[in-house]
Amino acid sequence: MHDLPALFQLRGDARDSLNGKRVVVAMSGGVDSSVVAALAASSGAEVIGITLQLYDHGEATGRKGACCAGDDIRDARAVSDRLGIAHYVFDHESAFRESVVERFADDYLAGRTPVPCIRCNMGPKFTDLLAMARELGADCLATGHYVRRVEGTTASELHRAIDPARDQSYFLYGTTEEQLDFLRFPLGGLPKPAVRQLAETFRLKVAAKPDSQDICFVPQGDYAAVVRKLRPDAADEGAIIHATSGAVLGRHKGVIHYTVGQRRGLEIGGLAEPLYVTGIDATRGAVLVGPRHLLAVSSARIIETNRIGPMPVDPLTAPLTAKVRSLAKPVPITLEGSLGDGRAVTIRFAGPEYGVAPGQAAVLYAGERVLGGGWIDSTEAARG
RNA sequence: UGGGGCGUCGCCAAGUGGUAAGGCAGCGGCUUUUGAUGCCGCCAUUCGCAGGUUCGAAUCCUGCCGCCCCAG
Repeated sequence: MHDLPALFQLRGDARDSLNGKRVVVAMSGGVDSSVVAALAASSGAEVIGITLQLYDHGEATGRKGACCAGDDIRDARAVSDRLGIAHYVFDHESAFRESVVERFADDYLAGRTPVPCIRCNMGPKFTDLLAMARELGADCLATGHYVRRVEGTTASELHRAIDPARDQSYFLYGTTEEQLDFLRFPLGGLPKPAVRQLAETFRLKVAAKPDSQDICFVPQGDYAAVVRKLRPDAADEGAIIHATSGAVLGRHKGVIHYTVGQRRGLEIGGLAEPLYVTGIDATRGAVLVGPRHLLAVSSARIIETNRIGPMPVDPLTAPLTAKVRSLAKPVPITLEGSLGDGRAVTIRFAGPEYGVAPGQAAVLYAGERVLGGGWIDSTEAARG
């Protein structure tokens, strides 16, 4: 078995247990957070599971791979019962709608491509749920995120997960230092198969539950339907315009259906090379398109930045990299400006970067360590 | 109704006697804790229509239909 006090970065009354400690676990109803709860329960700590009910029961019932509604809440409850830990469900629907879903819709209407999972981590999970945990007198809030918290010499640091295929640091760049002090990520050092194995060992009913994917509050992956429902008067169709010639190439079904870098769904044929969305002009209701080379971007302005821990003292020994999509290798960059405290900065890519969409996050790294990041506000096309 | 040209998958387009390339679009799948990208697979028994020649035609011949250009 693992060194549980080390996994939770806590010390209990006894050397090898967490006796006397109180751990709140954010339980989504999935495998990962269930395993965290089981680990916590076996550590000797007093464990309290909390599940946030984030969206409507009825709509989400029966949906696979979702979290935080219906069946998932029941799963979290069942796991808690099995482990013999307390479990609370909080109705967080209205707050979730305001802080995540409404902004999601507004972003799409403005021609941006939002990342609701990041908003959800920043708000409901690491602000609201974390506050609840403090009120409950917990020593920490543990989650099932695949990311590592490292206690550095001067402050807590956030590092990428050991399992690169599972790393979720992209979605957690907005974590504040204060939040990070209180948070624990016991799975960050484990490969996913090991977590599944633990779920089997603990005999959890969710051991074989599919991984969540897509956006949790979007049924059938039809995010546009969600936006349309929230903003019925928007989502008008408009022109598809060639980015350089200005020629009208076709009609689109509404700006909300497109994102920069997207290829499919334009329904424009007869060309030698594929067309990609190169920009979205929400004001004119136009989708701009062009061949792939027009996607090349040399820099991006990112706003509302957060910084976690100190910047590397020597950028030469710790070159900066950035991810502008969750699935992407970090690419070398140079930073212009001072990251953090909500300031805007510019990141300049060492080589052309493709498919950089406003509204997505840019997350900065120094090696395995997460330095922070911000929202992509605009980009500068690469020359040539 | 003089002359010339053209009509092959939704679009672009190879193929001029030997049994329908390719690209774009579309569809399906894989991948994926956001949206994309990417990758894999599928996608014309049929070549405007009707006859004819031939062992065999999208490819040759005839007629018809349609479109384009020039000339009027």
